[in-house]
Amino acid sequence: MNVKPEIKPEPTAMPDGYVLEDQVGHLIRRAHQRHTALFLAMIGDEQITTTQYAALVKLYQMGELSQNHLGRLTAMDPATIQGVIRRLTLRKLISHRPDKNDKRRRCLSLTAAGRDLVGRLLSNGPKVSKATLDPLSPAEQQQFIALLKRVT
Amino acid sequence: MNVKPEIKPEPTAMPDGYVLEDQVGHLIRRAHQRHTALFLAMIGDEQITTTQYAALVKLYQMGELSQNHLGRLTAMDPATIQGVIRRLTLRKLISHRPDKNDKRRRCLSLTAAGRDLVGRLLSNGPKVSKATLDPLSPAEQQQFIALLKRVT
DNA sequence: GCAGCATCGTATGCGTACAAACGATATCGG
DNA sequence: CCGATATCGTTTGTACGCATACGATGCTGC
Repeated sequence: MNVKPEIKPEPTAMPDGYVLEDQVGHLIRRAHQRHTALFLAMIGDEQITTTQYAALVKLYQMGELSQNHLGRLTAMDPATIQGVIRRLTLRKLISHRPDKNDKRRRCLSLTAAGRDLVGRLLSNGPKVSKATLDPLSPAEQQQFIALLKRVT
Repeated sequence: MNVKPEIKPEPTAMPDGYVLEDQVGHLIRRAHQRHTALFLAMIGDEQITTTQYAALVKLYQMGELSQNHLGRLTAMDPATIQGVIRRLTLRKLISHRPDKNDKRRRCLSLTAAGRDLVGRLLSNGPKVSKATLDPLSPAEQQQFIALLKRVT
């Protein structure tokens, strides 16, 4: 251990009991960091990220979707889903064709490789959720999920 | 309203009851998005982000900190805190001097403008937390915070 | 001392996340 | 039919978030 003593403090008193670490936003951010790390370690593919996984699973479930529609289903705005789809298309996991009835739309679907990949990863999804919730008892896990849905 | 009917589904049955929207990671991500939007709308400065605010408040509280130490206190890795500090320094909210005892360290502190800004924004922090937790009852808010701390 | 390891801050690259502006297309109202 | 408006996907710019690698500096143990 090489930890040096940190610099002498010169604190300013905070109004009331404002503690940054107790603010809900900070806690949500850290929970998000922890979940992402668990996901990347456990999902079973070196490249797939949380958002990419969400897009793939939705396409697996729904078959064919326009790009922005998929974005709405996975909580990504058009600029964000565009990049996600571009990277998945580069990996040949997603293909697209023009929509017959609407020339603006890109009609997205999984390739055979994409379906195979989702099939392999799908069983790991619940494991990631389980690991994320592991510090809580089963009853607390239910509570936590229910509360999360309400603040979303 | 211009909503076109979406494309015909061609769903694949999911094993068990795997619903993406119920997974804890997806919910945390969406809660994070919502909190960030509330923060940017309510914090009272057009430029300041959640992480920048955290860094400023910590420096306000602690007086002087090395860059990596500040990163640990605000849950940012060295690469991330570096960019945050660079932007705050560009805005003249933070200044730095070399550490007397350790030539590797940058000794960070708020400028007068930085202290002024934190002083003005500090009362808005609790408002953002309040707005984020608004869908919950006071008892549920306590529960939610307590559960969040455990999964972090 | 001094060699090996740890920590400091930096830099690059990739991947979200979102605002803003854009051209193309679609729809609605009159 | 046509103009106003909305949606589709793209592009640009800014800001996290982290892996990785790097040179400089600090520390520890022999």
